[in-house]
Amino acid sequence: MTSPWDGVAARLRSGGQRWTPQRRTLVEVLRQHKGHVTATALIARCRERDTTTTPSTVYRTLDLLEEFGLVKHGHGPDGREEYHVLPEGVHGHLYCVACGAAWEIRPETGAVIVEALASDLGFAVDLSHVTISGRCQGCRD
Amino acid sequence: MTSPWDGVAARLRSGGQRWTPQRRTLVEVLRQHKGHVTATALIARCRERDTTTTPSTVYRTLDLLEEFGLVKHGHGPDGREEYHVLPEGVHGHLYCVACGAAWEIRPETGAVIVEALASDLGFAVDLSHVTISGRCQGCRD
DNA sequence: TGTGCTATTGCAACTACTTGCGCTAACGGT
DNA sequence: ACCGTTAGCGCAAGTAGTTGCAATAGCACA
Repeated sequence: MTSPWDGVAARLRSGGQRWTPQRRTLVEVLRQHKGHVTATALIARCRERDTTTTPSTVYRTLDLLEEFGLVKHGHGPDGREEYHVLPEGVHGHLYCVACGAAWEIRPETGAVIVEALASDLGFAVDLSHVTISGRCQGCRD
Repeated sequence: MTSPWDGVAARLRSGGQRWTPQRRTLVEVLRQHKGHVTATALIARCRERDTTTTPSTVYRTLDLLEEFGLVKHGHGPDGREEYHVLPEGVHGHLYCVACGAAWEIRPETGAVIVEALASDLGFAVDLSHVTISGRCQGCRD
């Protein structure tokens, strides 16, 4: 079974970077995640495996994995960091301020938004970076 | 000249709340602002007038003024708080990751986005809360 | 296997906010 | 003008994330 994570060690070394125990721990944690996780949660999961884990190292390694395209960070409705693991299709997020649920914006709808902003200001939007907030259908009274 | 800020003192008192020197300082600072300011900048401007200003008081007063609809907070591209003073027309924001410039989404374009998400998931979007990031026309190479 | 270069770690200090709490001081009533 | 109630203040401690730096430890090469 080859997963995108298998190539990380080789990819690091070929760029003069190093495959350290701390990075291995984080990758092992990320392996078992699909979807969204907060940075804080990742740090906690790392500490379960290695109690000496420090936040700065985790944040730095996440930045690196983001450059590799293996994770993508965004900001939740409260501005906190949220990581999207293995971002296959780029998609935006909706967060309901009433019930707290998170929804994914369907690709077709996302395309409408991207297109609207492109024709307005010529802006190339990175929809995956943001969480748009509002009220979901069930919470609109 | 009557401004929306003139009624704050009376509005507070009629709700059993108080018109304190600290609140007066913040309102005076906000009076001379149009558009966007970060919370940090507001705290700095308050401290110019009153060196004893503390962050917690400013943040709490801003929450209060937001309930009154006089300011509206959102999150910048890095997740930091940004305040929009006297939000007349609700509008979203675009931030260019390349040049750092901020743009307002035109009402018509905003309407397209709101509409797209409403018909997709029945979501009632609060566009003013977010800053969408991407690259502006000039930075798209 | 040993050695040196240097990427990376962990610490400590710092920014941006948030929260609980005891004391102060607004302000409505007299 | 005074007084009592209690909203709100400032402090101190805590959460989330960032950054500079000295010490450590990968790993490429001999």
